[in-house]
Amino acid sequence: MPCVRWLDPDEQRTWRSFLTATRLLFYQLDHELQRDAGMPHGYYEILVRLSEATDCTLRMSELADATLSSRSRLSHAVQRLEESGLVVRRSCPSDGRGALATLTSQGIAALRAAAPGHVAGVRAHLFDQLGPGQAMQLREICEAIIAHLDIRSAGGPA
Amino acid sequence: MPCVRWLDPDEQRTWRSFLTATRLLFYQLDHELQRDAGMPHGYYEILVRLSEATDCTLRMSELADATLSSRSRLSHAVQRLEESGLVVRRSCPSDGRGALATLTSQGIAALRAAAPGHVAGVRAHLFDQLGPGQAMQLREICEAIIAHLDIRSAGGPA
DNA sequence: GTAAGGTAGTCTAACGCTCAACTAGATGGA
DNA sequence: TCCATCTAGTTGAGCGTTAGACTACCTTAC
Repeated sequence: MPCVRWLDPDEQRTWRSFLTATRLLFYQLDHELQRDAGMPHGYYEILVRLSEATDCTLRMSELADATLSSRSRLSHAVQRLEESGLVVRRSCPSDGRGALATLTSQGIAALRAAAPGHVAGVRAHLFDQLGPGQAMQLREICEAIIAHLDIRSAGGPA
Repeated sequence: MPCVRWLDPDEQRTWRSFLTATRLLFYQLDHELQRDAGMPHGYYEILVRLSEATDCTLRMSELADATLSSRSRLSHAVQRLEESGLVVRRSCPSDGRGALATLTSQGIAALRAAAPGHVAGVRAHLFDQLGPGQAMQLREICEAIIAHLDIRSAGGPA
């Protein structure tokens, strides 16, 4: 039965809670987004990042970095979004290799429609469940993890 | 540029840190596991849960609940694991509908080979990065999230 | 007993992601 | 100039997941 040495009991309980909590939370938010906006969270994030850029436009590689996606993943995702009419691609004038992705007005509308519900979900399932101080604790914990992993993977997943 | 109303700045920073940290962490651990043990983290978890059960055996539905998987996902995953010789399935004697999954000795060996490296990764990328008290803070935060979401989805994803 | 409804698990198709190969344009040195 | 090399982005194959239909079995009520 105990086939394997594992974390100590305290760590193990924490680690499993972490796995469970993140899985339930992302599963829930992803479902809400899929149900209400017909898109997965990853695609939603692409729209968000574009919406924050000047002229709602970013280089593909900047967008990939911002969303922590591989270039390949982003390329596939943007292709889908383009097919749905939410984004357009054009080649970059200053660098012939590059491509620029821009949110269309339809994309902006889709984001405007999706965002309030999603934000409400994040509040309801995360922030509303945290006591005073816990949000800040969570942020510090996450920033510690990021500080460690960001260096090793120097700019995120290839 | 500001196409959308979002969380307040504090919440937003926390939320994005959370997204980034979890993504980097899971990405890293998944890669290590894929590289060192040739299996994704989800499959590893199935082996872990089986290894903890009496006779290394669980009903498919219990295993699905334990790993927070849909039945469909578990069915596919166990099929793969069975093809790799790490798990066997047989029908449940007490319930003709049911199926029992059992870890093979090869599965135990695979788990024994994979576990130390994975545990080391969890420590290195998570626990070693946390200051005193932060692990407990993280656990409490996660348990609060779980308490909220577990009720709504009554037993996890369908 | 039998029909209705519930439960366990599988199967197929579609989707998103990963990896590796590939194209095309930029860059730097001889 | 020319070639090697690097960078940006795309593509295709394969894998894991999802959703939903489907089969088989159990359970309950009549």
